[in-house]
Amino acid sequence: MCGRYTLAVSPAKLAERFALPPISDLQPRYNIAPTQPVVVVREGNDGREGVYMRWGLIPSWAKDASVGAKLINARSETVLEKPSFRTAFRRRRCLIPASGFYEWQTTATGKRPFYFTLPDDDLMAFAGLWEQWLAPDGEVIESCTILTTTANEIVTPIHNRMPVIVPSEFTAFWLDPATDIPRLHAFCLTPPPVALHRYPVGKAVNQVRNDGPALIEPAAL
DNA sequence: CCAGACGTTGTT
DNA sequence: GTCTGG
DNA sequence: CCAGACGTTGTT
DNA sequence: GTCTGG
Repeated sequence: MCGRYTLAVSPAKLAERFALPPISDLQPRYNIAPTQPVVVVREGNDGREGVYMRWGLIPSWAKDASVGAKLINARSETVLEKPSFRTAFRRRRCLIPASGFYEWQTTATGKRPFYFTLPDDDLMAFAGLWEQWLAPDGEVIESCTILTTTANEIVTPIHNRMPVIVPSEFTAFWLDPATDIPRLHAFCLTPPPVALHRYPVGKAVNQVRNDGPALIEPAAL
């Protein structure tokens, strides 16, 4: 799955990669966790935009925001059917920029985190969905989730699921509200291959309070 | 009809 | 909001 | 995803 | 063991 990731990039590079106006308040993050605000790219009313949303999709009918903590991922295999996701899949797709992501390997001696990046440290874009939720106090909260699919050959030794990664040439395909739904579904079930790099990192990433480039330093196995 | 769920992961 | 279970 | 809480009463 | 919060 995808439950922790990084985003450390200049506003200019992010803007160039996704063809959107620069975001002003973009701090490097090496330990982005569920329920935190995350950068999300979508087609807004006035064109493509990058906005912050809470990670963990809160369905519009939810009674309180806490249900979102469980909906940090959506399985590609079932996203068309699930009440929490199917409407968003048709109408509110987004991309979630990332520099890399973490997966934990379960072993007899415990869990070990690994870090995954693209060649040349290219920016990733996770396929995502977003939603609007009206809080009882009248506040509108926007939230998002990351699509997952079967792990590829680089991720498989560590974990059986991975985020759906959208290559840059598929940016418009994924975000365009007019794209054919069956084609989108086929895409996230079998995304284009990506050549990921993988290496073990220290357990400091386990604690959400830790942040900084030291978290992605390679560690001994 | 109304009430209650609506999710993923991992582990078994 | 919509579906499932009773 | 992992870490940390998981409870009530009364007092500050 | 299971849920909540980050």
